[in-house]
Amino acid sequence: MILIVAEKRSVAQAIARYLGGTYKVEKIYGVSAYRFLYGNREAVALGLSGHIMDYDFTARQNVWSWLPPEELFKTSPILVLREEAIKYVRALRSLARKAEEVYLALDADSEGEAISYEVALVVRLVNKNVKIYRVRFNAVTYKDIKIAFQNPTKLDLKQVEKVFSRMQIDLTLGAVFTRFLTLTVRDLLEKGQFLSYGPCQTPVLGIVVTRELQRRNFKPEKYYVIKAVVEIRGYKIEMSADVRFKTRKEAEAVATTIKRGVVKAAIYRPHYIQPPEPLETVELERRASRWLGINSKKTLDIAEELYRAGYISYPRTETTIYPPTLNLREILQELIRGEHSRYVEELLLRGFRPTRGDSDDGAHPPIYPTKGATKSEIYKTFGKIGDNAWAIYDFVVRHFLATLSPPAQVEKQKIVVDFGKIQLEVEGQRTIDEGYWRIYPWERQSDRPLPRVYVGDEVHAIKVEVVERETEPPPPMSESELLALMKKYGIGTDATMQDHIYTNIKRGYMKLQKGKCIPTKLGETLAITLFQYTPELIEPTVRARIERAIQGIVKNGISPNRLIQEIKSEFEKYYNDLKKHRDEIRRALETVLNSKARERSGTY
DNA sequence: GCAAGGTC
Repeated sequence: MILIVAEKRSVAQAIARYLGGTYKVEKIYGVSAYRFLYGNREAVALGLSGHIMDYDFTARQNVWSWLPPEELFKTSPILVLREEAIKYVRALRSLARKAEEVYLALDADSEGEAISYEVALVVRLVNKNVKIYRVRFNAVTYKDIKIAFQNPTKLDLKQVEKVFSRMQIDLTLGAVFTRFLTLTVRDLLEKGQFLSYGPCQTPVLGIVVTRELQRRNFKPEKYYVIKAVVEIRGYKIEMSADVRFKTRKEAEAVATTIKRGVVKAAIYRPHYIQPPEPLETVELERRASRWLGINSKKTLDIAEELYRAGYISYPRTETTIYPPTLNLREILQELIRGEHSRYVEELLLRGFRPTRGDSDDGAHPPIYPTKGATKSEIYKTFGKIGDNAWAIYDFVVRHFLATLSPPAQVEKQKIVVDFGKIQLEVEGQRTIDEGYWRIYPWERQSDRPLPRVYVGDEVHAIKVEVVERETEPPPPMSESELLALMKKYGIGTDATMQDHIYTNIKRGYMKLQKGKCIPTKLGETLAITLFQYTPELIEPTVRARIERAIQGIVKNGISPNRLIQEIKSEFEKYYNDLKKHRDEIRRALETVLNSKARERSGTY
């Protein structure tokens, strides 16, 4: 018998379908397994649910009050089976005993490599002589799967070492600093409450708090601008000078000279606005937060439901290029059943060319609809979450259609008038062809057209005024901007970025209000304290530094143990810095934790 | 009870 192990149920099922044609579903310890004939041999495809192993410290080391946190720098966590994966491990063992060959068909990324290794460990324990192969495919399509199984390879142990190193580093740093912070203010915390640190969650908090402080410390400055209504060829046009004056006096001195002028530039230039690139997870989350008012965690949860019900493709991806094996025409034909049938038919008739981004994660395609559906069908299928399910589904459909649509075409307009001492200008825009805006209204730009004037036209000012303005603080950090910054700094992955925001909310460090991230007093104090004594722990580049370091295991053959040791000793220094200021840290946190305690008991 | 990464 041939055993095939996939990272998720849907992939195991697809493999059975593509390699076997037909298959039978069977439940083993509650886990779906797909039996089929591969050529003339019996085969079973088993789908896991991600990792089956994890790192942990020993039971003794996990008694927080007994072990000084810094002791964790001196040991290494051990690899253990995950309790929540026990049924998968049982199914795996039972099938592996009877297998002659095992194919590790996990995702083609480093996590998939690590999970492959975990599977191999379990398999070897129950079947010493079984042959184990690794197969890699970049898309779950007939062609990719077929080719992958004809070209089995070996495990890439460097990738495995990299992932296991990150797990150990993250757990050690997380545990040491979480326990230190918690134990420092232990008596001030509620039952079950703790103060966490993590190399992703904490820099996220740092970004949000930094913005909040910039806003609070912002000193607005007055400045003065010149606005005017002028007449050209009988048209009345509002114009302004692209100059900020420090005082009203200076501005007025210039304003009084504005009488007669001449058109220096009159530009009417066609401009194309390209439709969006194929959809990846973080863009879905950002756009849903901005345009649909659904936060990133909820968006991913709903996308997951839509995926499981077969309406959209796998929602965790960083890829923005449609794979050549994806039949876009077929998807369009399927979408005729949905709410945009006329638009879809038009696309099919007129022909289309997809947009293309520049990233390919090697494991999953961009997010696209896999089934056409009407609004009422989605509402019926998703019951209570119908509203949001429809919003997200319809967004994915529209985004997909947009990527196949023509660009919008506008005329960019600009008039510049020379008044001798100063130039006034105005910009305008007129839509020539709506293009993809018809299906993607969120990017639609409104018209503010200018009349046609010509270089050399005479101009005279009808009204000139000096307007007082104030410089403005940066806006509160929106969830959408935060996600973009996390991506820029390499904090988290497509699948986890929303988790790191949510962790901060769960810990009481920040809130999400109307798409804006607002730090709480506790979050603010924690961040400020860390910035003060150990900025290295909270600056946004921490994560990228760790990622770069572990990448050295793959790229430069650096020994994982040496690398882990180096990182641990670096962070041990930060730990000692923090420890020196234990009293100050306690005093700072005391004020916010105490006020919370007072609020609870109702005494002030 | 700590993290971040898979996945449900």
